[in-house]
Amino acid sequence: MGNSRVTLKDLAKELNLSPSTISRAISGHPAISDATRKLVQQKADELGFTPNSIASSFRKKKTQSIGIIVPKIDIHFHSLVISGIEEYAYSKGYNVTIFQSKDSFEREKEITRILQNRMVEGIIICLSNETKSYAHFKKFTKLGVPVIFYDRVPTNFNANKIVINDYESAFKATEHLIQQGCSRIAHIAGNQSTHIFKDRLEGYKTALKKHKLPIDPSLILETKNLTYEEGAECAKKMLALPESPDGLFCSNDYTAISAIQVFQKAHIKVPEQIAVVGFSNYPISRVIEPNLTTINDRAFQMGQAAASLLIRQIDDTDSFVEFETITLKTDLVVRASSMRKASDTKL
Amino acid sequence: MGNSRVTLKDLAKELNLSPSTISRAISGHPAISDATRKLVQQKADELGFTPNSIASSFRKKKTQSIGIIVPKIDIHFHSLVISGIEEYAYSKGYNVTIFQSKDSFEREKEITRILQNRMVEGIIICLSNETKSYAHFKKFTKLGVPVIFYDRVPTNFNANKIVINDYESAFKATEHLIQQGCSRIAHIAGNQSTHIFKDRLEGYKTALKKHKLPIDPSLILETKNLTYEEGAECAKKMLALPESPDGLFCSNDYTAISAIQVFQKAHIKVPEQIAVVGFSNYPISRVIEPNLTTINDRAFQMGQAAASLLIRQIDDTDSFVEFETITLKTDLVVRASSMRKASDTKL
DNA sequence: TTATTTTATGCAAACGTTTGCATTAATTCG
DNA sequence: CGAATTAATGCAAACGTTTGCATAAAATAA
Repeated sequence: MGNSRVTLKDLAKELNLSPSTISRAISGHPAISDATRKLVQQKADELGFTPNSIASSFRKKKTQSIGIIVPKIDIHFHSLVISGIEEYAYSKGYNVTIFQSKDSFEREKEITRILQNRMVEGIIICLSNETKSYAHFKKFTKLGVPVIFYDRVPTNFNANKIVINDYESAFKATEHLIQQGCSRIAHIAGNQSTHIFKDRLEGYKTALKKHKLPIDPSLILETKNLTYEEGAECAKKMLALPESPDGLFCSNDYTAISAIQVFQKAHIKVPEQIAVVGFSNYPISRVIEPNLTTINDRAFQMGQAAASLLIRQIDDTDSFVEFETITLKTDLVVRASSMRKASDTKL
Repeated sequence: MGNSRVTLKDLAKELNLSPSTISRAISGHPAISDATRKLVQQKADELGFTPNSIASSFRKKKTQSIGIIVPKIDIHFHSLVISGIEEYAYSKGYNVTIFQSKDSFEREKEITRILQNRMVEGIIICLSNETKSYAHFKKFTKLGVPVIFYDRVPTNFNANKIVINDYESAFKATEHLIQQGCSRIAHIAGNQSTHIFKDRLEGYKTALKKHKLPIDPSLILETKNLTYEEGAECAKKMLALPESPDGLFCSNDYTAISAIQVFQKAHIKVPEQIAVVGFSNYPISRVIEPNLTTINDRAFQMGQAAASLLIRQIDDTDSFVEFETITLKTDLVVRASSMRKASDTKL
């Protein structure tokens, strides 16, 4: 039955060689002759030898594994990021261990303890929305284990970060609406205690200012979690205003879509009477009718960038760079939901 | 700067105790007096000792980690399953390492090699769609490492499997359409080389037979990948038939939704002129108008079930059970896209 | 008080690799 | 041909825990 695995020593005994020679032969050390290398390789295949990475990790103090902490895996944005991380990490020989903080600060702390014990060589994390203190990451800095934050990143705390320019993206989205002829533009905002949503609101305001449009507080609706349901509520509130908006920029696609549906049920035409732009470019934005104009936030690339930066930092042990922040380009993907003029390109 | 971590030995020296005592104190061995236990605990906190899991894994030959292989992480179904796995595994003290096969057989094989080297204690996998041979899993059986297949599971190969009853679910969906008064029911089928889609087709046929409805081959449209685009094509083909169908059961939600949109553009009313049922209960099914009736395939629960079965098998080393197959219940979630009669419940 | 049991701790080996250094054999050079 | 160099392999220690067994000290029983 379940015989225990074949080890270097077994191979060594079998071939009358020392374990060191076997080790070197397997890992391609130059000092080993081609003859023995082949011999070892052959015997290894024959006996089904497979190197014990745990023993190797233990000895070398290199686990070749990185840890990821996300609030929830089944949020599409995060699954895309994870996918990007896995792809890049795999190509570099790193494994990826995943944890969900479920937006709990306590759990996030507990996970960092586990990751430290597991000796991951680096960490990529999107903070839980409860997290206000970052002390639980200090130990990694001390140990020389790089930590990369993405999306929800710490403020007032020096760290490696991968972000998009939320401000700029929101500005682009809002300006696009202005160029489409909208002059009363509303905004469905995310929780203002999260800086990314704050930035988006700022970008929206700046675009209005630049084009000399008034900033009307009644057109700015803050939500708690940008849910589909909250989107509908906000849309209804807008319709109840003395004067309805003719443009809407939403901080995510869910609220944008539910708003569109509310408008349509009220027989208000999108984009003719109100043009709508979302944020994130979720697959659903290509399904809703009219297709949703939105910001492509490049989640997959964000994952790749995070992994690439992380592994670079793992390898460059003695670089002078302490922290790095990478800002990714975003695109405005123009679709039917905002197309009031024929001039724009459709994607 | 980055001092190396504090070890058991360091603690031992500091307290003039032997490493074994420290080890036992930390792990709560009963033979250690409360006094020393407290002493050790205190010193451990003081020096910031944290146990080296790698060393422990190495010594105990227990890594407390399981491997997951999915075709692609960012497919919503898989991210839900992974979420379920992580949640359960975390509660039991297991870590989860993720790999994407990207539907490549070669990559899947390579990953199994890595997992063997990493000494994971169990594996949960959804097969790549290229996989026809299962020889690369035999080694795990030999080593006593349990493997659980879900969703796309091997045929003609004894193994642990978590599945839903595709046949039964399709039967339910089709019968529901019949009960709604449909008599010409079409089916958009998945790739018939995959058994789950074959089963769904069979369930559809059986429902028709049971209700003495003819099986019309022109109403059965096979697709390659059940994409949104293929769904639209199929819908157009249906409309081109001499007599249009009045019901449609699709093997996933994407094709169902794109079909609905094609119908609506052709001014055919859903559900009045054609009732539509999908499969999977993707979030989008609650967004499309009318909301889509669909099969809830319980992806999250599938992940939990897989993790639970896996860990049970890891713990029960000498059980008499060789393999287990768990079939999960599915629900028909009735929504507007199939409601021609008022009698049904709406969710 | 002595023998016996219980309680608490220590000893030392082991887990499978890796690696600096030493050694031997083979080759090249003067 | 002997000395110096190069090439190929071996020795042995180390990585940080865990654990069976031994031991010492304390508590109990006789």
